[in-house]
Amino acid sequence: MENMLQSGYLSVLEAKNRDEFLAELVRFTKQLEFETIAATTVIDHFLGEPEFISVDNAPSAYRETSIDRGRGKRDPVSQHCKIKSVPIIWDQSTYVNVGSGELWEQQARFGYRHGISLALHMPEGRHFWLGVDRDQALPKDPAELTRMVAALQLFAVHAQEAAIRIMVPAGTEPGLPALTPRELETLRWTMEGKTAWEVANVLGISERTAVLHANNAMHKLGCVNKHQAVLKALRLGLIR
Amino acid sequence: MENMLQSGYLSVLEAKNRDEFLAELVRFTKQLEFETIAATTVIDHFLGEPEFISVDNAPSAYRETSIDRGRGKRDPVSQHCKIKSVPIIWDQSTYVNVGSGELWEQQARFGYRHGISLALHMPEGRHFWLGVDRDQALPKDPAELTRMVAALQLFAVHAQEAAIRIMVPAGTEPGLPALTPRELETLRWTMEGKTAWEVANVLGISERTAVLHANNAMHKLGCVNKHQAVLKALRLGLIR
DNA sequence: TGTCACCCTGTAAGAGCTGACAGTTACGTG
DNA sequence: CACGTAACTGTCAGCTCTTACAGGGTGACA
Repeated sequence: MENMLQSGYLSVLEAKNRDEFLAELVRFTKQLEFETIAATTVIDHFLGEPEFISVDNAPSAYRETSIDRGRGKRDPVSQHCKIKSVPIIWDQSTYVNVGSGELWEQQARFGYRHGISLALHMPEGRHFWLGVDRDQALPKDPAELTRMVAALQLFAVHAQEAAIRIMVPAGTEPGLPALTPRELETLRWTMEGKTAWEVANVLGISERTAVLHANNAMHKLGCVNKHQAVLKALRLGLIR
Repeated sequence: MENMLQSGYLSVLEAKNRDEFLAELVRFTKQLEFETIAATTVIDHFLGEPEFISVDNAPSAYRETSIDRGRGKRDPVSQHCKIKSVPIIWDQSTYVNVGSGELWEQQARFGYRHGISLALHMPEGRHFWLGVDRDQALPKDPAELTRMVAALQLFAVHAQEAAIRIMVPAGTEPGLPALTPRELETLRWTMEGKTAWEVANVLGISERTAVLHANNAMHKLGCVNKHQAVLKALRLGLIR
């Protein structure tokens, strides 16, 4: 019953590597009558710079323009996607209204004149960011435009599942230490502000043992105290 | 430019209270030719029971049936929504295939025979869960069905924004406390694993004062120790 | 001028944490 | 069976944190 959607939505889930994924993105883009697409997975490491993993069919000359990180702060579309979950439909006026007309001029040279962008916000500070762009104006008819945006939104949730699987896994943290279930449990309760004595009660063990687990976790993670260990475990996705 | 979608998607954003929100949900449901809708915001308190905030137009007799929490573990649609971001299109076969046919029988008596459900997973362990249901079978034509699902998905991201604003604020986040620059600085260094004595050295103040700032931050954030305060400040975006 | 917010400092007691020493029990693998 | 790993328990010393006491200095604002 679940496999009755139009192809494209489901086939992107099957993509096995970056190339297949890109091919699916491009196929969908063309089907929706857009020219370019960009899918970016953003992993926030809390400490240090967030990590951007991008897949797109943008002309390489354009990619160099947009690589400029300072741009993000002045780009109204980026700003929208950072904090909102609803899609944004943009054109020249979107940029001009916030006094960033020159940014639009820059990208318009590459045919980026009209587009739809949206972001999916995931647990652990990850975002998935999807945008399609084209030279030609978007449909004037609200019903038609809505169908277009809805199609993109639905595609996004499917593409996101694939992106997480294909783009994120291996690359993120090479040798993440293996914590035992008990150590993780101890960290989780410590995160809630419990003392070793309280953790011991909750887990039904002696205080000494709770301390032991906390210490082991601490050392495995290379931290100077158990609270820093909690932060690092969170950052590594070992607990949540 | 952003206000060109069909009505319904944007008007739900304007809902000012629970009743207006429900009215918008119902209006959309009828428009999509469904009978009932349920929108649930789930707030995971990590340890302890998650909090369910629900808005729906279900018959009250059905609501009592579905209140049974043990049900969730056996309901394949709930299970899907817990871990997946893509929508699920369900009917009798979805339940029968996992040996939960009797659950379907229960709800079918109320006209819950066919439906589409999906979940949006948000930061901080919150979910937004939206499902529409009806007696009549869904369209056989993949294109038509896809448009239906896409419309629901697009509506969900809009409804979610409204739900977060209307349903959540009162109880959960009581207007984030204002920390002074010194308090924030102290938390930032504490996050790095520094002791109060070390923080004092870095900031060029006495250890006593560093302790003071940590304590003030702690109390403002309603935490039992400074390390929990660091976590909460991170979660609230006060530090990073 | 008084009030408020923020920043700064001290002492002291008791709870909590870390490190190091020294063990037991249970389980799966080679 | 020996071995490694995980979970478990105990005590002791020394450091760190939390709380409670009691204060002084600055600048903004009414």
